[in-house]
Amino acid sequence: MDALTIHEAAEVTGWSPRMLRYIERIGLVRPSRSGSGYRLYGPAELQRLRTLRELLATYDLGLGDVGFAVRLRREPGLRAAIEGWLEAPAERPEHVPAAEWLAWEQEKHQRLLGLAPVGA
Amino acid sequence: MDALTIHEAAEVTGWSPRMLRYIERIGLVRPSRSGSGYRLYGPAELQRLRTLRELLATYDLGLGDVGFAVRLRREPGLRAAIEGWLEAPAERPEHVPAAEWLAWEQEKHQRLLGLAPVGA
DNA sequence: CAAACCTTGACACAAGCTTGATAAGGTTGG
DNA sequence: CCAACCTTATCAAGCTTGTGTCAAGGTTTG
Repeated sequence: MDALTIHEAAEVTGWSPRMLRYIERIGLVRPSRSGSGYRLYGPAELQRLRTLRELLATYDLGLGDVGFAVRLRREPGLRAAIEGWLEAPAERPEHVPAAEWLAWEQEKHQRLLGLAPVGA
Repeated sequence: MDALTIHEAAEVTGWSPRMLRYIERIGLVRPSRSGSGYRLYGPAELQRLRTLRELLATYDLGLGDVGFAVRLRREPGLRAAIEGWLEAPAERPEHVPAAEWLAWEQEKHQRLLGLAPVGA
């Protein structure tokens, strides 16, 4: 039997039981549950909890940052929208009037966001 | 001349001047500057500012979230570390003792984090 | 069955983020 | 040269995050 209860997992990983529940609530490490609802931390969860501490300390992140990374992985639409926004905006070719270029950019971003076009 | 001052850009994008400075400080939209230091918002910046509002509203994000996405793009080490952490931890094969598997996982994560191995 | 766990929920507080307001001073254009 | 901008810096209110503690109640086990 290699599943630990929350206090045992806390002891082993350095997080407090309170924080283990918090970390679960923001979707970072989800232990399985016993029949009666007790959290059960297996080796995989314990490892993720340990490396999580290193990750936060090494890059000075908050739990919310890692939670956002999880969201990025789980929501493809979100990922696409962010990537679209992050793209360096295309340079406007000299011969294209500003108004037209703007409309094109706008439409592109709305496609990426999965939204209806302006006039629809 | 299609570059706007901060108050004009605020009017056009719906952000307050205060927020435009804040958005610049967290690295999301960086206007160029005039000789004397005035911020100059061109069409590209204005477009990014408008789509930023949509992005935040559509996916219920904060500026910090998008800022973190920018960090992810700019810091390859960070990206690798996060991706490494997000990988579903490998199932431990039945015939590998737990202690050994744990050490291997640990080493893997340390590689990903660019850290020295435990005993070094 | 009682001690020692576990659960969820709530209250609390420090630290940080978000946002506005305001001050002291430089730039610009009529 | 003065009004109307711009700059940076600071104070402050309100919200979010991270964390502890405690209460009321279910589970497990000697």
